Amino acid sequence: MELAAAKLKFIEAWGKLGSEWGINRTMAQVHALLLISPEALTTEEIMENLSISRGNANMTLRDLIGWGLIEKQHKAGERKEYFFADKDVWNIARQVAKERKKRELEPVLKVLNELSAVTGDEKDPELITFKKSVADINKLAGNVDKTLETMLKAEESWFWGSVLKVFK
Amino acid sequence: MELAAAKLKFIEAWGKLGSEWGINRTMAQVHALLLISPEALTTEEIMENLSISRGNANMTLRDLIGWGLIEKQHKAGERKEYFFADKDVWNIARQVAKERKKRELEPVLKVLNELSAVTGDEKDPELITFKKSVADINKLAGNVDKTLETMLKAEESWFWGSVLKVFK
DNA sequence: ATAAACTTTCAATAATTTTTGAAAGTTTAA
DNA sequence: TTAAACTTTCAAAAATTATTGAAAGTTTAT
Repeated sequence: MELAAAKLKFIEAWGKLGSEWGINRTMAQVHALLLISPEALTTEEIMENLSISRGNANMTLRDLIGWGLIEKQHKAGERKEYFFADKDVWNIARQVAKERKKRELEPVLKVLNELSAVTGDEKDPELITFKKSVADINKLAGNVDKTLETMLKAEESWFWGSVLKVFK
Repeated sequence: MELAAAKLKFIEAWGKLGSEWGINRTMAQVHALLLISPEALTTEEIMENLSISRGNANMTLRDLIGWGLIEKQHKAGERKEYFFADKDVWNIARQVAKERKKRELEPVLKVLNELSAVTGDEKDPELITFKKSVADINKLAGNVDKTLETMLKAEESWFWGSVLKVFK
């Protein structure tokens, strides 16, 4: 396969994966484009490459910066802003884990804790089932949270080394 | 907090979490409702409880069965079908991991492998960057895949026991 | 100060996803 | 059979989400 075709395929696959995981398809595609680009790109170049509008490009780039996945770069003597992606895949994974933990896992843990305090007739099967489900989910979410916490601090090789030992 | 209010809050939170992770909100809500219900429920009851239409309820229930998260139950001497959710949270996590691995991770791994075979001028920075990114993602995805594989086979306590040892 | 180069905003529009509900389909009992 | 009870389908409508593009805003050089 030729590079040009491979790039298109990669961008498409990354976009699809993103949309399946609740990430805007265009955002994932812009990220993909920057990931495989050796040089930082301008808004203009990104617009052309992906056939998207200026407004869309601008908002998407802003979001990606908010996720900590890309950065702006200024070139000496140039007015234009250039964008480039962190190419370290472990950093990317950590960054995504960190943001989703903060944006989604933590709010859910908060709600679950509130729900643990539900009151009522302790003999009511409805209440018993409810409390059991909430407690079980809470426990699982807590373990996920701790594991992510470890991952955030860890070096890639150490993390996978440790986790994959589970096979022995 | 009263049980009735807590239920609503739980259903809402579960629905929101689902939608953030690419799962239809209604589907997550139906799942939440069944999770906290000690008894199996009929389509009718689910429709009323969540104020959704018959068609929506039917499709959503079918999807949940497809995900292996709920099952039909037949009660002796009754025409109606009842639905109930597996209450074991570890089973739920495994089931979701299994389906998403199959539906999303595996297709991506397949594409990444195809993309590894890209050809071109080995001195071209574009090609070098592309190959590096694809290889790195491939490696990470492979590790995730192996870890999920282990999780699918594992007992909850053993799995978390092993993974959380990483802290010591 | 001016204007060119560039970035951001946001109301309108388009695309996508979800939901509805009535009609068609199926199963069971008599 | 027939009809009642129940389930499924799917085209149309509604709701949600993403995108456009032109106007407004900002920065820099002169």
